Amino acid sequence: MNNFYIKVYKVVQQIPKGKVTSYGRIAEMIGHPNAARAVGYALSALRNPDSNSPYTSQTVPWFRVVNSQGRISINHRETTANRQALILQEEGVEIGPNLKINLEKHLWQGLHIVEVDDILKELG
DNA sequence: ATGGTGACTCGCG
DNA sequence: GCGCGAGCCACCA
Repeated sequence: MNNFYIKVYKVVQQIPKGKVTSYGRIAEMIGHPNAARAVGYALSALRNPDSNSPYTSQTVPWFRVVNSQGRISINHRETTANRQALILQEEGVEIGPNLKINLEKHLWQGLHIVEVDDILKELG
C-alpha cells in the first residue's frame, strides 16, 4: 500500500454522510490533478484489502465517489452499482434515472490542499 | 523497460 | 445527450 492509496482513502473518509464527490476532485485534493483513473483504481482495490490494512470497503465510504457527471461509474450490469445506489439513497442522496445524482444539491465542498496536509499529518 | 487494463475526464462531432 | 478518441496515472505481468 503506497502513499497515493493512503491519501485517497483518508480524503474519502472525510466525505460527510449524504454528500458525494468525483474521482477527479479527489485527485485534485491530493495533488494529482490528472490521476482520476488511479483514484478509481485505488477504490476498486478496497474489495481485496491486505489482511492487516485498516482501509477496507467497510471503513472507507467508497460509495460516496461518483464520476464528474454525477453518475455511478461502475458497470451497471454489476450488482455493485445497484448496491452503491441503494446505500446512497438510504443516507438521503436523491438518485434520478440512469443512476444520476443532483450534484447541485449533494456535491461535497471538498478540502483545500492545506487541510489535506493536516489530515495526513494527524492521522498518518 | 514495455505494453495492457481500468470504479476517469475532457473535447469533438 | 451520446459515442469516440486521446491524455493520464498506478498496477501488474
